[in-house]
Formats: sequence, C-alpha cells, structure tokens
Amino acid sequence: MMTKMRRLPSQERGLARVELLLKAAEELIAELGYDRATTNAIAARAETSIGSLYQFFPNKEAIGQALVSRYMSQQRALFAAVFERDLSGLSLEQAVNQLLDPVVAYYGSHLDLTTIFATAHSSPELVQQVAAFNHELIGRLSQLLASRYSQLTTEDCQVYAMVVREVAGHLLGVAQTSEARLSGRIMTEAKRLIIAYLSHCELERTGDNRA
Amino acid sequence: MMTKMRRLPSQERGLARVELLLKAAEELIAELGYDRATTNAIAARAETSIGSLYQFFPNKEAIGQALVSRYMSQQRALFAAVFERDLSGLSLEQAVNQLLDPVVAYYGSHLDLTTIFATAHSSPELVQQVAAFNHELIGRLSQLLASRYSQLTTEDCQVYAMVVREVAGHLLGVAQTSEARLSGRIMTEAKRLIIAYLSHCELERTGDNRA
DNA sequence: AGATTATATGAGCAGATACTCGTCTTGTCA
DNA sequence: TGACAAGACGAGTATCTGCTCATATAATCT
Repeated sequence: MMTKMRRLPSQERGLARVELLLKAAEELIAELGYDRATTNAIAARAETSIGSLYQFFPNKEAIGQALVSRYMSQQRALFAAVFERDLSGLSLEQAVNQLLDPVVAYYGSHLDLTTIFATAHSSPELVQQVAAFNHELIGRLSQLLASRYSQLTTEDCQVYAMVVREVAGHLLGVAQTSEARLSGRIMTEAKRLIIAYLSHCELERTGDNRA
Repeated sequence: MMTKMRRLPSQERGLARVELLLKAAEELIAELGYDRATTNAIAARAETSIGSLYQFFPNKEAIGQALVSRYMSQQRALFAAVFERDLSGLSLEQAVNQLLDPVVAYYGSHLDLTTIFATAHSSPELVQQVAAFNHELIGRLSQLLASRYSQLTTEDCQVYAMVVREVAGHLLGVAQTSEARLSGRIMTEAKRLIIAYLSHCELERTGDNRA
C-alpha cells in the first residue's frame, strides 16, 4: 500500500484537522461524488486551507484511500463479531438477522462507500481496493454457506454468496438514499429476499431435483 | 424537454457523424465514466474534430441526453411487447422468463446506462430522467403484480416491484462486467432470486400468517 | 456555373481544479 | 527564553476541459 499520509500529525491539533478533513470529504463525496468533490471545497468545509490539507495528504486520492481504509476496518470489525459466533444452531431467518442487523445499524450513521467508490473511475487503485474487500467478504459468506449446507458444491456457495452480497449491498444503498419511511421497509425486504433466495437454494438440492 | 441538437443533420454525412459520435461516447462513458469521458476524447475516438461535435450537440450533457433517450425508447419497446401479452395464465417461472429474457438479450449487446447515469452527479437532469424512467417501469411491474396477486395491497405491490427492479437491474449490471462464464450464471441466479422472492411474497399472504 | 447551405476543422479562450511554495503562527523542549 | 519543529495559510501555477469561432471544403439548388 502506498504511503497514506505526507506527514503523520504528531500534535493534537493536527490530528483534529485530519479528522475534520476526512469528515468533510465524506460529506462532500456523498453529496457530489468523488470527482466533483474538489480538494478546495473539502478544505473549505473543514474550515481550513488547502495548504493544510496538502500538509497531511499527498494528493486527492490519498483522501479517498484514507476513507476507504477506515470504512473497511470498521466493516471488518462488524463482521468479525458475527463470523466468530456460531450460527449453525439458528434458523435461516435468525442467521440472516445476525448477519444483517449490524450492517443495517452501521449504515444508519455511515455512508455506503462501497457503492460510491465502486464506480470511481478516477482512481483504479480505489476501485481495486473496494473490489478486493468485496471478494474477501464473499469468501467468508461462502464458507458460512458451505458449513450450513453441506450438500452444496463450493462453486454454488460462492455464487450464492456473491448474489447475496451484491443484492444486500445494493438494497441497503438504495435504502440509504430513500425517505426514512421507505428506508426501513426496504431493509426488511432485503432480509426477506435473502431468506427466500437461500431457502430456495437449499430446497433445490435436498428436495426434488426435477424443476 | 430541452432542444437535443443544435442542428439536425440533414445530409447523410451528418447523420453518420452523429451516429459515430454517439457510439464513441457510449464506449468512452462505459470505460471512464461520464465525467472522465471528455468531449475532445469523444470526438477523437469518432475520428472527427471537436468543432464537428459541437455542430450537432450544444453541450456535453446533450450527448448524455441523446444516449439516455435512445436507451429509454429501446427499453420501452422491449417492455411494451411483454406488457401487452397476457401473463395471467403462466406460472411464476414462465412469467419471470417472459419479462427478463428480452432484457437479458438486450444487455448482451448494449450497456446498462441506468447504472451509469444513476450516479452522474455532473448533470442532475440526466439523473432525474433515469429516475423517472425507473419509476415508470416500477409502476408497470406493480400493476402486473397487482393483477396477478389480488390479495396484495397496492403499497406492497409497489414495494415488491421496486425491489425486483432494483435487484434485477443491479445483478444484470454485475453480470455485464463479469467474465462470460460467470455472466450467464448470474443472470440465471437473478431469475431464481426473483422467483423465490415473489413466491415468498405470495405465500405470506395466502398461507399461514404467523411467521 | 454561381450561390447558398451544410459540414469540417483545430487553434485558442475562459473557467475550473489539483497542487506548490514562501511566509507566518503556534507548540515543544532545552 | 530562545530555537527549532509542526502546523496554518492562501495567492499563484500548470494543466485540463468544455466550448467558440474564423475559416475552409463539400453538397445541393437554381
């Protein structure tokens, strides 16, 4: 990984500035997209100067990198707690809740950077980093499915995991940009959708193999 | 709607240029995103000059407009054929196939402009246009669901329709950017996902109302 | 053919944007 | 307290990008 910062803040002042800058960047990128969120605007919203911004970040991409890094470690922490738990005794519905509830809660107060940076053609680095994280998550999910449904092949598990992750991520993103009333409903539907899909996958291999 | 073209091409030469420009624009936007696809680059790929580009299109947004317009009318034609047909006698699986197969075929040779322009922060006009088209489609789908499952409320139909549209669109987009082998599989899964979801919706209201 | 219209061209302009640098202020530590 | 480092600042620069315009060529019409 490239050097993330030009100069690590050593004083409290510097650290606070970096936090303000990241917060401002997150807001602006959410509002305008990565390209339109100019470094000058980010500095302005953080109530500081471009000079200060470039004292800590070597270039614009480093800001995106920092945001994505933070996002990924937060998400990893979120999932680590769930993946450690033993879900084998739970019903499918309970297991899905265990997996999605933390993410839903997280998305209540944080942005879906995956969606934002998955299409940030401006910096292939970021796109690839987000893609790698996605792949990592799908791998974990795939293992979970494999341990739960031993009759499924590895490849099927991977495909199912990918579908579930894509669909869940997308619907949560949609929920985030919807009005509050719809938002909750969409998340509920996301869960129902995944439960229905996985039940279907499960049945297909255990029950009749005709249709 | 705003004037789409600065000067309508009246000679065969002009019409061919416009087509080349639109093709180049579609390619570049797919590769780089709307923002990074510069008008100079579009003209260059179409093997013409910026002057010629601006002879037909008043500004960059007009190129996006033209692409989206064309995309929407093609999609509308695609769905019109399906919506006219009577799907009430078909099984859920057959009905879903009738709806999705044309879209899958279309996406085999065309880009998913919906995904691309849904996040084009550069021109709110385009975003809104795509959103309106999405809404139109969801309305149609909702009616279809309502006529098929009379026990569902209007609001439920709308929510289900929205979920189905979002999920189908997203997965088809993912399929488009995957390798050929995965691509087909994802589309199959998209269908299975929707079938599983709608079966689930259907059962929930007819069968037991406990879980 | 002559006139008029349609199309082609690309140097260059105005504005925006990522980023630098010299200067100033604040903190730290002997 | 003095000296050095960390941080703050913002005018300025190089570059890019959407777009214009003066000029040249090709098609069409009378």
